[in-house]
Order: sequence, then C-alpha cells, then structure tokens
Amino acid sequence: MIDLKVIRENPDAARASQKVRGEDPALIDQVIAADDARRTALTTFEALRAEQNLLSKSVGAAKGEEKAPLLEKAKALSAQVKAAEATASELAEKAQSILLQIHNLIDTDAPIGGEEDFVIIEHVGTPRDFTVDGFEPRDHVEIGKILKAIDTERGAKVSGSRFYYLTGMGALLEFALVNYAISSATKAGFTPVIPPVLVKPHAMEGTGFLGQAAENVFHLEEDDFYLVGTSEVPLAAYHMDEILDQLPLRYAGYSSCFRREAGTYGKDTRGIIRVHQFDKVEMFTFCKPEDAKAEHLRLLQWEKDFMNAMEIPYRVIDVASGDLGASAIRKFDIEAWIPTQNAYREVTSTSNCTEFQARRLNIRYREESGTRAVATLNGTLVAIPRMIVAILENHQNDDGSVNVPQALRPFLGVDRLLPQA
RNA sequence: GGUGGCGUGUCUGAGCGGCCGAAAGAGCACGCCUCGAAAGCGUGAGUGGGGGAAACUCCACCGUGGGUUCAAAUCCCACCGCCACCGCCA
Repeated sequence: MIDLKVIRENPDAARASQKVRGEDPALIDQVIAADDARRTALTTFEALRAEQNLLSKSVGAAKGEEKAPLLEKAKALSAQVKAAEATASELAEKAQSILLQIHNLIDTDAPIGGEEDFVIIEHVGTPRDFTVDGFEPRDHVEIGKILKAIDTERGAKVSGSRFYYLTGMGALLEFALVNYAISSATKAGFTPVIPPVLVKPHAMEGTGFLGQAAENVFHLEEDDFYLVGTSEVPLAAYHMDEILDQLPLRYAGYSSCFRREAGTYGKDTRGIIRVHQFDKVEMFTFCKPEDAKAEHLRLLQWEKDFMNAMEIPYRVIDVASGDLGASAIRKFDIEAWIPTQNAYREVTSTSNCTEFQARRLNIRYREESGTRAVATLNGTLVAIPRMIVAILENHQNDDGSVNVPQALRPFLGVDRLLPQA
C-alpha cells in the first residue's frame, strides 16, 4: 500500500498515476475523504476513552456510598465508548480497504500506455540466420522430443494441459541451470533460499497478489493456503513484522511456481512457454528507499549477465504503465529471441516495488528519526521452462542436437545434447 | 491426530482485576572514572497512532481475535505458534 501522507500531500500525482495505470483516479479522493472521517471518529473515541479511564480510576479510589453514583456514570459512559470505538474502527477499515486498492505510484520515467507501449532499451546479440545455416529450425517441442527431454503429452495425460515432464537431459538441464544460477548469485552476495511454496493469505496479500492478480493464484480451500506464483511471495514475507538493521539484504530463492493462467485460453498452448507449474530462481532485495533505483539497475544487470552467459540474443524493454503489477513503480523485462516464433518472448522480469510491499508486510529499518519502511525489489534470475525453450531453439543443430552454452558445461557435464533413440 | 506445559519490552524473567507500559537482571547508548580498557557509578532508550507551530498531551499495544467488567497482561472462550511425550509417517 502507499503512504497516505504521500497521497494527502500530492493528490494530483496520485490521481495521475492511477490514470496512466488504467486504474480509477477517483479512489484518491475517496481515500482522503474516508481518512478524514476516520480521524474525526478516532478523536471522538479517544476523548471518550480518556474520560472513561479517569472515571474508572475514581471508581477504584472511591469508597462507601461515593461509589454507587460513580459506577452509574461509568456504566453509561462505557456504552458510549463502545459505540464510538465501533464507529472508529469501522471507518478505519473502510479507509484501509480503499487504500489497499490503490496501486503504487508509478515512476515518472516509465513509459505511458498499455501492453504494446513498452520502450525497447537495447538489443543484445543478433538473432541467428538459419538460412545461412541451411536448415529450418525446429521448435522446442520437437527438439524436446528428439532429445527425450520434454514430454508434454504425458504431462497432459497425468495433469492436464499446460503440464509437462522434464526427462533425462531435460531434467539435468534444469539442475545445471539452477546450479549455475545459484552459484553465480552466491558469488554476487545473495543468500540462497529454498522457501515454502504454500503460504497463508496474509503473505499473499502483503505482496500485492490478491488484488488484480488473484485470479491467477491457486488456492487450497480446505486449508486456506495459497500456492505461490513466484518465490517473491515467501521471500518478501520472510522479514514480515521485522525491523532490519542491516541493509541491503539480498536473497536468491529457488522454488516451484504455480499459476492458474486464467484468461489465457488459446495463448501459447503449444510447448512449455506458458505452464501451470515451473521452477525458478528469483532475486529479491530489501534496501533503503533511496537506493532502490540503483538496485533495480543492478538486478537488471545480473539478469543480463545470465542471458549473456546463455549466449542467447535478447532485448530489454521498459514496461509501460498500464502493464505493471500493483506493487511495481517500474518494470524491466528481458525478452529472448525465439527463432520459431520469429519474436522476442519474455524470460525475466524485474520490478521496483519501493515501500509498497514493505508497508503492507510491516518491514522497516531504523533511522535517527525513527523507523521507516524498506524498499523491496525482485528480479528473475532464471525461469526454467522458458530458458530451456530459448536454449534449445537458439542452439539447435540440423541433426536435432543442441549445443550447450559454455557457462553451463561444467554444470551439465556435456558440450552437446544428443538425439535419443 | 492425542495428552500436558508455555507464549510479557532487544534477551532472560516477575507480575494481587484498579497504584502496570509493565519489577529485576543482562545487553545497548551517553556521561563520570581511567593513559586506555575492564570493573564500578550515574543518566537515557519500546512500537504505532490522534491533536498541537511547539513545549507537550491523549489513545492503543503484554501471541491473535472475541467475551465478562465501571476497569483486563491478570478472569472466560476460540484460534495460532512453541516445547515435551505418545501415535502415524516421507
């Protein structure tokens, strides 16, 4: 959630931010009005409570026949206090619920517009020209079959559409990618983490995933657990209700991720680009708000380093305002070149959430003036299926074999993935 | 899943229904002492919120949420978590 003070001080900016996100700017005025009402009610209640406290003390001190009339008064007051308290907390809840609907204040540097209005920051590498190589590239599903690395048919048989098995070299490829990612993250100073993937509602809410993104999370009704769509959730909630005294803190979480992919019927139905379950190594930073911008660029750089190591052509885009998550003020995506789609497709994403998540999760640090909410940022180091797609398609040979990127060889133990009989 | 015990401030740990935002130790910060340090002595530190230009003042917070009461850390209920033992189990 954003700071009400910020809204009160600069309602115009808040309204403008809502507008470019495609969200309702009227919420700003509603929350200000609700907060005014809340304050008035709170003042009334607190005055009554102060009076009650005094009276109550005098009851305790009174003796004999002095007591009865005082008790009488106190009883009457008690009812009033209760009513005032109920009103105050009702209004506080109302203001809070509006506040929770308001998205983070967008970075004024972010491009304005919808999904199509991103700005390309740079291209790295050149898409391979298969006409020069003299063969038609196969898509990852075919290569996956040839290598006996990906089995989408049995995935569908057992679990339904958008499920798959990684087998043989496919499975080993995941381990190699994860090991490479974790070891480079560790070298960069990240603490590796394997978090829980079932979380309670509060953790989900705190990270901002139960609002607009709610339709995309799996929920276990009976136990009221949510399956996380990214380890960002348990990593952010890791320090919930804590005051941190050492910043920045950087974590690299490795976990399975679960996504309902509601509303994507017919989109990416082939292969493993869009699936319900996959594994991912995610970077997560807690830092001071004033360092967030620089940290965001650092996360992007680590993502680029990884892509470079995989020797895959890609471009970096600055995602437009209307396409940002509720928590993010700015987001950079890396899109890898996918030859058979003749297109760049998203493989990583890094968001600057400033204090938005930390305020909900109550994560602070100490300053001379008191405590302050920290900033949180996240970035994908590697999302396994999409990285596998990119590797298989970009590094394939005419015979169906696939060259393994140099950086991965020590982790995989082979230079080339060979067709399996 | 069953039984028993426990959840208090940075930590340990007291706490009779009103005098408890909370004893006492440790730790922390500052000062004195010292050539410096330790010890010793003194002083000061919780979090969130309302009002106020400010000094300041008021409210809330003793796992969480309800309840009883004029008044709850203290009584009652539910939930959550931790510990121990038993059962089951990868």
